[in-house]
Amino acid sequence: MSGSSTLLRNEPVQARSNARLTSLLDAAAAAIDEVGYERLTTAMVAERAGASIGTVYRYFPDRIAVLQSVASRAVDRFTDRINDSFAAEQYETWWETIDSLIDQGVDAFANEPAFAAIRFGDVLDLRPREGHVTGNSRVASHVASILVSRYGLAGGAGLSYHLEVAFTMIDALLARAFMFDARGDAAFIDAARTVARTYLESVLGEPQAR
Amino acid sequence: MSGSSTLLRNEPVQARSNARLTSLLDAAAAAIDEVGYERLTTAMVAERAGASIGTVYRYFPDRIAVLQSVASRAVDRFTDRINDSFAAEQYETWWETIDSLIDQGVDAFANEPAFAAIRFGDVLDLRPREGHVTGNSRVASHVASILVSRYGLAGGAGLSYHLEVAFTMIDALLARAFMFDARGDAAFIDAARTVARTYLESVLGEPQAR
DNA sequence: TTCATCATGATCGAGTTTCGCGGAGTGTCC
DNA sequence: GGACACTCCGCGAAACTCGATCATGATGAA
Repeated sequence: MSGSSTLLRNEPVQARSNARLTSLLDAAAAAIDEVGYERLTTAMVAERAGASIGTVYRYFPDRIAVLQSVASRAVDRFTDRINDSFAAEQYETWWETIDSLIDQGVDAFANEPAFAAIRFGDVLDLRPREGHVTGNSRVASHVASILVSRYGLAGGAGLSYHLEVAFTMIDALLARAFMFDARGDAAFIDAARTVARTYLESVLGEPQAR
Repeated sequence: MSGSSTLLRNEPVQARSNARLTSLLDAAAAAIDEVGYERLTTAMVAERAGASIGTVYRYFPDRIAVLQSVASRAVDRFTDRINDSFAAEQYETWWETIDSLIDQGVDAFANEPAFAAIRFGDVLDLRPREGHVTGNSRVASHVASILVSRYGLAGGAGLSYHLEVAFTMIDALLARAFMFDARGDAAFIDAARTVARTYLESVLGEPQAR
């Protein structure tokens, strides 16, 4: 888990504490899927996790932090899955990499609890927004470093920016695809794919096998 | 005002009632700009509007409905502004039309109270989502009918769909542009423009003067 | 035309319920 | 024993209700 800044009140020390934390986050995610994150209450989280309310507040400073933590965990899981998929597959071009990323995104929208609702947390209106960092940008810079090391693309702020533009579009389009259809509207998913490819080719050039 | 389904509890009948409604919505929008829509309370809305809490609940069934109504009014205002701009200007091609739309969007993000926070309401996670209609799709079908009548484009579901794809991307990119910068990050605004043009040209063909 | 009447829309705000939040105290593990 | 994990219970604030009250404009008799 990365974003441990002020989201969590106490760092878990003992082993069972980690289990508690994940069970709280799982409970929160399940509840969000049912009632929406607007109507999520701390009591729901406690009840579903088989804990008392005080326990929730032991881990999270407030209700918003629960939401942020669910989002932050989604980012971590996503980057982990990216790493796993790179360990398993040998993608020839950067496009195949991005394409598989979209597959992962579709899978997350379809199967990961609460992902369709809060995604990487960029839909939450937090003020002040700390550090000018979005969930999308966290994923973008992670992917940027991979593309640089594997396909010899020119890195730097430009690449991260282009990837954030692409991910912002993909994210919005996939969210729309899953808005009314739990399996995902194929037309919007395809649109995300073609739009992302067209945009990235225009700024990165044709995909080349390395 | 269009979306009067179940957002409002009672249709305003007397003249002063309409004034009340707009003053409540104005108050809500101003409060949202200050504290964010998550922290908006019904008491804030009442106080700012110079009304009592009971009056708020006379017009809105609950706190969420206030948010939805602000979003719904934003859609109405946007389509009204589109109509006004068509009455005033003679755009040669459909692209000039879309381009001016993006200008209107930028202006709304920059100047319309609460717009940057809730936009057309698609960021709100409401369940159940009624009627499979998004704020973006409402705008899209409105613009579709205009494009058909003025530039002889083939209409139907296809055009509305393509426009919704485009508006979804534009909306997401503009939201990102205004996330940390009240005046709008120029790079993301430009990205919205080029991406929208590229996508729409690929599905509608080159812009032609009519 | 005038004006008292009155049904109903509009408003108020005290009261109720629910929820966010947290501290005091108890159990559990090393 | 000391640090940590957890429960119990209550305070304060926010969401929401409801009956009393005020305002409006249509009606009709003089």
